[in-house]
Amino acid sequence: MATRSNFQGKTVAHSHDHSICIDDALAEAERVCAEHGSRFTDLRRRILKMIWQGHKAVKAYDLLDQLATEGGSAKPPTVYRALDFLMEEGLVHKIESLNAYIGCPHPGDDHVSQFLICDKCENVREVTSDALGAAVMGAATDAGFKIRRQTLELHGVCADCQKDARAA
Amino acid sequence: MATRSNFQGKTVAHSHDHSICIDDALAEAERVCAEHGSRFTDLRRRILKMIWQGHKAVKAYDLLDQLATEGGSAKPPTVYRALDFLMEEGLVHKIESLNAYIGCPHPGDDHVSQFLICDKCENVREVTSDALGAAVMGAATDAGFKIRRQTLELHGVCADCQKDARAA
DNA sequence: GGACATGATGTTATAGGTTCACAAGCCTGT
DNA sequence: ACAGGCTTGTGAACCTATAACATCATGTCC
Repeated sequence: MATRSNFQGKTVAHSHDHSICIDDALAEAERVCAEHGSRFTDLRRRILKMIWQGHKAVKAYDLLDQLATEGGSAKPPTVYRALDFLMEEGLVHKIESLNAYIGCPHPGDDHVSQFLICDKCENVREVTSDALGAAVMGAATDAGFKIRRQTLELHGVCADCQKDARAA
Repeated sequence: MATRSNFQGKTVAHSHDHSICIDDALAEAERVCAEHGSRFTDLRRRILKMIWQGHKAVKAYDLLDQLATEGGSAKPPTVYRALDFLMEEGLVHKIESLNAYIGCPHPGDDHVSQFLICDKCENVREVTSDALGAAVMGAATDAGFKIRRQTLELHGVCADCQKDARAA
């Protein structure tokens, strides 16, 4: 089994068959949109697929560039509207500290997310820790604060990159 | 004791003598900079003071406008450099989800911060919950992730605004 | 005190990120 | 075919942030 591979010109540690991630994400999106009675158009599909090209957060303008490459003239609103849609459907999250967007691995379930963002390989991992969720809720409750939305982004170095650093 | 007052034209619930906050913040800044051997210049002082005009997060371009109003021509780098300095000294935090900046009420102590951001009155409260800190650390450790920086921003409605809503 | 190194600020320009407003197109039900 | 509503195209504007280079202030060492 491969533990390294090339993806978009960059070496990725502990790789996997990423096409499965993509296929799953698209299938899930299809399902979620059908359930919500919203339209998973070609544009939206293409953009979601682009976001899922890896496990890194993707910038809006990179999507824009890719759209332009694929032919046709794409303008910012095209991308932002698609992103808005995908976020409303819970298919994509925005990483505020990066101004970038990442696919949600489990749309549909109602969840609050926390993100582990590796500053080295740039991979973003979404985790859902009940303990952490409870702690967040606890801190808010102590202050009499009613939470509507949370941004929890942890920057640092992922396990793989730490391993690599030791190996090198 | 006043439970309401006017501040910059907006009604603020459960107000306090805010001039004390400002004075404290400036005195603390003085102290911290002296300790670090860094220069708390007039510009930096003015900008920190502007940020402390309230308990809301302030946008860089609002600072810019204020500087311009006070006479003279201010350009973005002026503000951003001051903000960078203030952040490095731990006097100011950036709220990523708002692209705005807020004064730190306890610079000097080494701390990780969490923010309660009221979407109604826009006040931002910095809290430091050990339990929450531990939970964050725990979630990271479980994933073998080494944290270097964290962004934890909770949006919702603060206790005061909830009270107001019930009263109304 | 004068020369120098260093850090702070001024200035111009540009890059990056997001939204607005209006036009045009495309589905869907009738 | 038609109306109404979502979806996309298009141009412009706005907000956020940084690069690059010039100038100025401050402290230090002799």
